[in-house]
Formats: sequence, structure tokens, C-alpha cells
Amino acid sequence: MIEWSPEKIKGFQKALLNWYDQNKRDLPWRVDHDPYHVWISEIMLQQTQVQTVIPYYQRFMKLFPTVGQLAKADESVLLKAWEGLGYYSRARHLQTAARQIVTDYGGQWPQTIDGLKSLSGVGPYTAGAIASIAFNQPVPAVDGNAFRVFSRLFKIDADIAKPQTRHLFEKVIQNVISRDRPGDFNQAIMDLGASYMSAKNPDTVHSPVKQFDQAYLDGEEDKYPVKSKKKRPVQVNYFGLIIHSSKGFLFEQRPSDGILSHFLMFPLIKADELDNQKRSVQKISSDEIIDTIFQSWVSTYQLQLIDLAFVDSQKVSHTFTHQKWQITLLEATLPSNSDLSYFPGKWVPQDQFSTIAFSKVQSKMWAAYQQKIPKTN
DNA sequence: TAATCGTGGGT
DNA sequence: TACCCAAGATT
Repeated sequence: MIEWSPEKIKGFQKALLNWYDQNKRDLPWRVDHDPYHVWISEIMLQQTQVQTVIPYYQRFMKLFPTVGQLAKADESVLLKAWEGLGYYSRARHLQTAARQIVTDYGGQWPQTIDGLKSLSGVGPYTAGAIASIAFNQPVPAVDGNAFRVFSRLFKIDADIAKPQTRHLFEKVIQNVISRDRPGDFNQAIMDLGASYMSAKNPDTVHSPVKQFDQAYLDGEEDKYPVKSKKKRPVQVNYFGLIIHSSKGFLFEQRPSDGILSHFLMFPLIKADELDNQKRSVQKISSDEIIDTIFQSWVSTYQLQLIDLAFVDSQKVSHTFTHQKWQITLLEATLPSNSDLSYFPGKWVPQDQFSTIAFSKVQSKMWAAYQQKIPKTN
């Protein structure tokens, strides 16, 4: 890693902020520096592209214009507004934090890094972003853009995939951030990282700070940032049960932890658990699958599925960050007066589907069941 | 610490 | 396809 003189730091700040003043992106959360606006946008933007967030942000602000209204909102309405954004715990943390602000902080925003980090779902990056943008504090906001930009400027070869590395970047940024315009400085880095200094096909030759980009000057920008590779998703096979009655379709409430926690979905059964119930390592036949599911539901939920059969369609496939699901659909009916006391779910009439937040994979199952055509992502 | 948590877009 | 990336936080 290289060092910069005070003169070089001043020159960098000037070049960066001059460029930002002329070329900053016109984004809906940049109309002011309201901490509520900054906060909502930063949470939505976590691991999510700007163009995806824009319509969600605009709808969100119409639904929940203030932190107080977010605090007292129905969680089902909130999750419906978040539908499709993913990482749904962000939405739950959002409301938890809104209630923290209203109750713990008397409606007044904490303005320190530690105070902001005490809010649910607000970590080091988001706290830095709010503190600098909304409260004009000279603190770093180390996101993926900052990692990429500063690793190239300073030729930092620390692995940005390791949590510890953030501290190193915070020290570097603390030394070069504009004391006069910290919020604009951090946002300028983000705009730079999203344009001339993007991850793929960077256009450094036209970058406003190319003369400060040591990796570029040395012809080594393709070496930065250093980032270790992620593991590939593991495949998990499921059977998905489309169960209907005159009351609608049977939805199962997923557990409070793990992927898609709390979501209502068509009941899913892990294929290997079904195999275990048969105490067999070998794959079981179609008849045995139906028989085993039927008996499992009788013993577990005291529910008797009628006409349980495979849906004549391709498997539903969906890939998450760490899991690849392959779902084989089955269909059954259940008497509408069935006792659901032992079942963690409820009947949902079809005309109420639009009021419930569907995960992407749930939407795929429903589409496959309705259309009986192949569905993949 | 390393693993986990969704989805859409691009190559 | 398979893989990577996108304004990260939590446990």
C-alpha cells in the first residue's frame, strides 16, 4: 500500500467533489438529507442495485412517509412493500429500528456512530452513511464501492471478503475524507464505483481521479480488489404440496429462523427427510413418495390428504445465494372443515394472494401449478 | 470468524 | 450453465 501527502489528499478531494458536483446521479433519496430518507435508501440498497431500489423506495415513501408511520405499520403491509427485494429480515429490522427511534430515542435520531449502530439492522456501513450524509460527520462508509475504489487507488491487497479488512479501509478513508463535505465525499465514491471504477469493465482512462489510481497507473487495476471466492450453492430437493379446499389453498408458516423465515408458502417437504422416514438410502418410487407423504401428514398433523398426486409439470427450480432448490409439485384436496390445530399454517383464499408477500420461489410454484409449464429462474 | 440471508442483471 | 456482482447485517 502507498502513502499520500497532504497536498495529494487535497487534490484528490477537489477532483472528486468537482466531478461529483457536475455529474452526481439524480436519485429520489437525494432530494434532501433527511435521515429517514437516507436510512430507508441505505437499507434497501444493501446488496441491491440502484435501478432495482428506485421504484421500491418511491412506493415505500408513499406508504410510510415518516418514521412514526413505519413504526405503527402492519408488518404484513410492510413485507408486501418489500416483496421481491429479498433479504426480508431487512424489513423486519427496519420496523424494529423505527420503534427504537420512537420509543428509546423519543423520536429524535441518534447522530453518533454508536447511537446509529444501536438501531436494528444498522451496521458499520449504514451508520457511517447516515452519520456522514444526514449529519455531516467526517466518518467513512465502507461499502462494496469503497472497497473497490480505494483498493485500486492505494493498491491494497487485503482480502475484502474478510470482515477484518473493513477496519483497514476505514483507516485509509478516515485519512482522506473531506472534513467539509463528508457526505458528498462518501456518495461521490459510490458514484465513482458505480461508473468509471465499476467491478466489470471499468473505464478508468476517463475517470476524474485516474491520476490518483495507482493500480491503473501501474497497469494493474485488474488485480484489485483482492476478493476470495464464495462457495457454490448446495442443491436441495423438495416436494411442494398444492393443497386446496373450498376455503382456498393451504399455506404453511415457515420457521422464525433460516431462509424465508416467517413466510407463508405452499408446504415443502425435504426429499432426503422423506427418504429417511423410509429408512432407505436408495431413492423411493413415486407410489412410495405419495404413500409416505400421506402417512406423514396423518401422523404429524392429523390431516388426511385426498387424491394426493403429482402435478404434471416440470420441476420448479430456484437458486438462492447458498442453496439451489429443485421442487417437485404434488396436488391434493383436504376437507375445508379439517382441524388445523396441529398444522403451522392456514387456508388462504385465492383472491387474497395479492395481499400476502410471496417469495420468488412461491410465485414460481404457483405459476407452475396454474400454467403447467416449465418454470426456472 | 465464517456462514447465512433473496433477488435481478450481466457475462 | 455457472458464476459473479449489487450502497451489508447478523449470529
